[in-house]
Amino acid sequence: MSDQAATPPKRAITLTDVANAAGVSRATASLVMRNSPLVADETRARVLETMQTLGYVYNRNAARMRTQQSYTIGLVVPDISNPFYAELTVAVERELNESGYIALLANTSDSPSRQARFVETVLEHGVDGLLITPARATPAENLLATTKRIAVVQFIRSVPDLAVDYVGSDNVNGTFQAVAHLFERGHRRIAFIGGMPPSSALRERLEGYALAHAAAHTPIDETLIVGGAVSRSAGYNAVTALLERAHPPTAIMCYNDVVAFGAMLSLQAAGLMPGRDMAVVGYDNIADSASWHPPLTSVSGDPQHIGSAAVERLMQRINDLALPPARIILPSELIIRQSSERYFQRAEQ
Amino acid sequence: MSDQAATPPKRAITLTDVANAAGVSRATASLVMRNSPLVADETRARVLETMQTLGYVYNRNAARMRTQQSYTIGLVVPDISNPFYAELTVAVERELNESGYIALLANTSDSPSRQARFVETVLEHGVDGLLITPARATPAENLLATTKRIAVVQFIRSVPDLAVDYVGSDNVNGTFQAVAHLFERGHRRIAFIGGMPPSSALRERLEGYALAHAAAHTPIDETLIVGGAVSRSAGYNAVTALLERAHPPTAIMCYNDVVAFGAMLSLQAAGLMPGRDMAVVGYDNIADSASWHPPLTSVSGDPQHIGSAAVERLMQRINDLALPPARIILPSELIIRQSSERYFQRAEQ
DNA sequence: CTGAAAGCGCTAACAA
DNA sequence: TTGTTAGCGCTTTCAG
Repeated sequence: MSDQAATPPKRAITLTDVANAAGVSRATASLVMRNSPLVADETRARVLETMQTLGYVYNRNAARMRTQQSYTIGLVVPDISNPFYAELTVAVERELNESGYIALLANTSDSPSRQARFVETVLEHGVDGLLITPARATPAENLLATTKRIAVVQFIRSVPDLAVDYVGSDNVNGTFQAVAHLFERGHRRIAFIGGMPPSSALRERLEGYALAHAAAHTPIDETLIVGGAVSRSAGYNAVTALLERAHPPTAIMCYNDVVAFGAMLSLQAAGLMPGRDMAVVGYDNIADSASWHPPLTSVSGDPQHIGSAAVERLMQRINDLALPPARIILPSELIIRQSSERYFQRAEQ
Repeated sequence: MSDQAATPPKRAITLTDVANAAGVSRATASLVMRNSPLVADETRARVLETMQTLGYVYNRNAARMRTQQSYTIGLVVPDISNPFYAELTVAVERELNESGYIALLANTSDSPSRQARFVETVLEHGVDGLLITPARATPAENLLATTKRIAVVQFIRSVPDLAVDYVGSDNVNGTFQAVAHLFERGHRRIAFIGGMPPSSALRERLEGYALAHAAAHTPIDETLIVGGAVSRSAGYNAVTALLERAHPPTAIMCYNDVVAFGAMLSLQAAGLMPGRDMAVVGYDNIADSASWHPPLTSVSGDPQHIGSAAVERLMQRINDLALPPARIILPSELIIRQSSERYFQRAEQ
């Protein structure tokens, strides 16, 4: 007895050990483990206590060999150091835990080959599902085989011609609202910066930008669409370049909040005050946008909402692989803050 | 034949299927799978080809039941939406992949109970190791049982009285250098903000702050140590409060870069220029610090370095659980940038 | 170099 | 309500 307690176990404690020590069969011990109502209370208590004293740890790998359920999912994102994906990851991880799942993480750095390698790996690890923001330029064939093997849900971006669940923000309407708001505030020269290289999200946001111009009967000045990467420093540089022009814009629609932060820092460096001298609007409404200075107007398709909707859909698909693929578009809402609320006074034009 | 190709397999393809189709034994197929040199080239090629055509996926769970090696590790961090941990997570994930491992992720939100639950879960999933930044106020007992079961490496923070590997920045010396630099630039009233509630890292950084004061023969003004949480908005608020004082500091040592960004935004909102009207120094040298405006002076114990050192140590410990526990302190280096390089002119004092 | 047999720890019938 | 039995897919001796 005291030997057992003192000696560190060479071999891991198994359910069989527990069953023997508690004087029940392995099957009973297994039932206790899984909270089955088929076990007598008295027996359950005894078994539970035995597990405690032996320091038993449930072996999910052994279980999954039988059940074919691992309660793990693969989580694939392009860049966790982008705050948007960081918040998304936190939300997804929380939701998964609440459903009893755990995430195997991959950061692809937007590389389709890294992504392919990871997907292969998690498949080998036997995940029950895959939650993925596909790397830009992911060919549909890359994901095709996987999607018929396990549950797959895309979010944020979708691969063209891939009939697989997708959960995302209403990029078209969100950007439309934002740009229409700028028109309403009196702006006519509205730049669009960030988002390159192209993704489905960029294409949709540019579409919203175009629609708002059409609604305002204002032709688009193509020179005001300056692209640039999705990063704070890219936003900074894009605005620096815009300010050097002979005829700069009066408002800037940014691909997302991170780009917008860079834009605002650039304005400040040039002695301009965002929201007073130039309107700035972001997208995603990440946590930082409300506490930035000045607070940033942004389109809310919050990472929290998208994350939990994506997990919810994944759970449905795990339960029924035959479900028809859905495109779940979360409504977007414009959150107006100081960076754009002021009315623009046209002096010249 | 054509049936096999067309029908989606009800049951997954196993090594046995491959062996049968290729006309070899399961053992041989297994050896091929693991790149054993014991297999004839001709045979290997045939088996590999069979795997291809059958669409075989290696089942690591089955393998691990025999080998007791899962090639997974648990990665526990307090807050991925903090850019420091985001960068750390990216680095760790990359390094792990290079060693053939994959990470099970947990974001604890600094809750010891969430952390305990997660550690329990990954143990059940059979991870080979645990890489953890312990939640603040984690009791040593919480981790004790785990550390004698599997490889555990703490990083960034260490739990007091827990004799387990630790990898972190040289917080004492790093902060010492930073504050000494401020003294050298002529500052005498140097605030310290952020870092609450206390962690091992905060205690060490405050120690460096105190040592630098001692070296400069300057008594510490306790009212200049204002605490505050570790967030951008906490940094903002702390500085706003400092500026309202009758006798504000001339320089601010921040717990980390995120706090420093908040501090700089607050200065700008008050019409002050960081680096000219007030020196600001951060810690961690995250990627954003170099591209902020103005660029932020920071102490480099970069997340990339810490991440890869921690993974390296974890691999060593997985190979030998009996290794004596080590405290691996990475040298810290002060990176001087615009936010603090200017010499302070004392008018009064 | 290849094949046969045993077993990792668990669950799922089925029988008692 | 509890016990018995037969695998899940792989690796690993040990012979051939």
